[in-house]
Amino acid sequence: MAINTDISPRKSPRQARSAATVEVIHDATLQVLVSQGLQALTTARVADRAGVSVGSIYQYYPNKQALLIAVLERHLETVIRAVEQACAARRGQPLAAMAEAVVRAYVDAKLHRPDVSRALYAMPSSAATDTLVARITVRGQLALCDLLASCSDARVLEPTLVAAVWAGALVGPVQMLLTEAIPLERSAVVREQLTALSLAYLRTVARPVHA
Amino acid sequence: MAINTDISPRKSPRQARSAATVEVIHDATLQVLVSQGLQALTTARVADRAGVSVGSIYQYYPNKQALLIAVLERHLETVIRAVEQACAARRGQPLAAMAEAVVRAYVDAKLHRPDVSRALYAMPSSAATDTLVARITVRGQLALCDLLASCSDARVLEPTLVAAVWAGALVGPVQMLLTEAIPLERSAVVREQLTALSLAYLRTVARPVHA
Amino acid sequence: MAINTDISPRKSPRQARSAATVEVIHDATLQVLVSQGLQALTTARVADRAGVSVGSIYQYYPNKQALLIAVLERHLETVIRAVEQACAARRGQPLAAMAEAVVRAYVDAKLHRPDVSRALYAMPSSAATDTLVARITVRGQLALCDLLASCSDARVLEPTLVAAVWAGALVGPVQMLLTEAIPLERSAVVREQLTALSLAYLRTVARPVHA
Amino acid sequence: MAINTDISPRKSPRQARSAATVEVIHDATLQVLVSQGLQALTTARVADRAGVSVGSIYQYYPNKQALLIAVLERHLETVIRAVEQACAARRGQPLAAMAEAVVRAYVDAKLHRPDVSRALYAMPSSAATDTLVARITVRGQLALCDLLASCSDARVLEPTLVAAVWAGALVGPVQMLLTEAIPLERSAVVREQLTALSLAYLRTVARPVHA
DNA sequence: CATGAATGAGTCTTCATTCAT
DNA sequence: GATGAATGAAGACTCATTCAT
Repeated sequence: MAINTDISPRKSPRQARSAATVEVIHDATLQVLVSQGLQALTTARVADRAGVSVGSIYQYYPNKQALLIAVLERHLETVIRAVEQACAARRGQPLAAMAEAVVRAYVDAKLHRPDVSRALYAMPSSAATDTLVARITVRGQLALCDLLASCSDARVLEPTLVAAVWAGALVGPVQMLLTEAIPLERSAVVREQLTALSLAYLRTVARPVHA
Repeated sequence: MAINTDISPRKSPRQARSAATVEVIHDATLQVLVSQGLQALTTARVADRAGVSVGSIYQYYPNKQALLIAVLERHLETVIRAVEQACAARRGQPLAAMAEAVVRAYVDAKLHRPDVSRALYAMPSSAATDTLVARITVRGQLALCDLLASCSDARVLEPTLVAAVWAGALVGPVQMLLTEAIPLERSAVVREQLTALSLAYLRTVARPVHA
Repeated sequence: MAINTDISPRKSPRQARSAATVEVIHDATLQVLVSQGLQALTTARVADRAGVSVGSIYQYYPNKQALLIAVLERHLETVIRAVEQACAARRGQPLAAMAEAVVRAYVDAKLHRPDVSRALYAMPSSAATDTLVARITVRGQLALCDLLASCSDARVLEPTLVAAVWAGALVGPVQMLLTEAIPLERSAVVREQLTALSLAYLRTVARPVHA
Repeated sequence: MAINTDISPRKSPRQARSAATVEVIHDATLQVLVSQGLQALTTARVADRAGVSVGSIYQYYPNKQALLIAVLERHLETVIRAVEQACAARRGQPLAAMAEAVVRAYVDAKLHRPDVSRALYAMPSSAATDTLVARITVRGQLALCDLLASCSDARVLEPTLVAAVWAGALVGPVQMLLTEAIPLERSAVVREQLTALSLAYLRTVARPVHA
């Protein structure tokens, strides 16, 4: 069996109508995913929810997988952007400010639409999703790494490794909030804990620098 | 078609032959999952790999989902047991010993068969998997919580919350190792980092106690 | 889009029931093709006519194309066998006997079930059909070539070429009978004409040999 | 859905622009057919190749089938015209001249664009194509029949039958050239063989007439 | 007239599950 | 208990055709 693994969008919308259709399909996909789960996510159901025909989906996405990827990508993109912006904003500042800003940016971005974040975690991994996630992960690690390197009051040894571990340490607890392993209402407290955890960790692996 | 949502094993193997067959099916499932991925995991393929007929699978599992769950459960069970044992072994000891032991137990258990751990992450979430994962997560948090409460040199405030955050902070980086977001060869270093991170965090959220 | 072009049969029937099913599917395919034409030949219709489920078709053929090919192949096989046998039977005989026998064998085989022959002509060519037809054509040409080489009363110069042209000269008129460009009732007369044509042609391209 | 079986062109192009568009569509159809095969022949692809929109195709053809038929018809028309002209040119001449001219006209016309001829053979038969082919076949047979009747040095008994068989005898070998069952480079030799075959056959079924 | 986005019926194909042998 | 042939519901995807712009 040969499966179409091409993921690139099939056409770029030229008419205004097209852009609207793409948007509508995208949203419908997310809605079905959130409200009915992955196994209920059929092209028919998406089309139905979007109020378009199945054919329209294939006008813009070469296959169902590509649609899924697009939705996942957009989500990850907003999250990573939030983190990147936070990093950019705190360059050259002390460790404490960095920890606080990064944690806030990441947690808030992930919890902004918890249902969506949760639904997307359910997406089964595949070559395509793995690639995408890998790309975003790298961006995150790079942003953190750069940030750490610019720190005003500490010098982090092995910034690449530390950035990766730090990133991982944020991901896990947020996942727990999303799965309600920790009640969502405790988000604020968890955020504080993560800030504390981040700062404690970073201080441990950094040498203080006196200006 | 009404979907069978029963998950409980259809029969407990009473005879040696039965037990062996269950085992064979279980292993075959894991092998197919690891070598060909989730979407190739069909009952026919499992039966084939196991050297039994499809019918035999249904002799022991009410449906495919139950088989999947069983495989996931066994994996999670070995991991949680390792953690629980580590916790039991360190009751009443100082924070540093606890951090080191828990990190070692968890990381080693997860990385013992990285291919298996990785493959199981790919399993799409569903009501059944969510329940299972939730159950294991609770056990993990309880174990950590109890452990912290028994600490000889520190008193952790809000042990439930801390246990949860701590657990999360371990999960994330290990996931990164499994997806090679951090190269697997760096496991040892990551383990050290996680020990450092754990200890730093716990010290931050604990009040020292002098015996 | 990647299309499955594997054509080899999916499984060899092991149980008696299987063999019967294969046969039933084969016949049904032919019936649908004959009675409703190529564009009505859907897997659903074949299964329906065969009295089995769609799934059963895929138990024995990897895809619809393979089924078509199998049907075509069996037909061509019976025709080519008839010709090969006629050739074998006339080895070493005079030109006239050869011409008569080959024409009779071919025409009779093709006209035995005119509806079937006609239906199969409608099959659109594809890589797979082309290969098949090429194989059969070669066998026909070889058989004729060998036959001519064994002739007792004449020596054919360029037997390969002559065999090919001769074969072609038989194919065309028979096709006309099948499409009713020549009324089917005139088969007998056409056969005589083809015998005359064959003999006249062969005599023209052969040098008489006196024993 | 009721299928539109109307085949007649939707409008006769009155303006130069229209005629040009029809032409462009016609050519594009042929090109797609030749280069990508029948199953790739979609209206979208034709429109794309033609540099027009799908809608434009429907401006000039009621449906896809009609387009196909038109293309086939034009091809067959050029072939039959060549044959008819050859026949007209040889009226009243001797058998040998007739055989030579007809063979030359037919073979050359068919082999003029072998890729096109080949591609059109792949077209699956349907009521519409059958009718078309039948009409052309009749014209061919009539032309040959008339030709034979005018022969100066022989009287063909049963000219209708003979014309049909003769026509068929030419069709087959040319098909073999097109499918490469006989290498295309051998066209010239095959043409000679066909001339010989034709003459031999016609002499066999004719009575000599002395002027 | 031209465009091309939208349509949706129609196809193939898969695969969990059953049950006669 | 074991087998594996049979089932058929379900889903992805195509593409001729229409029609609003």
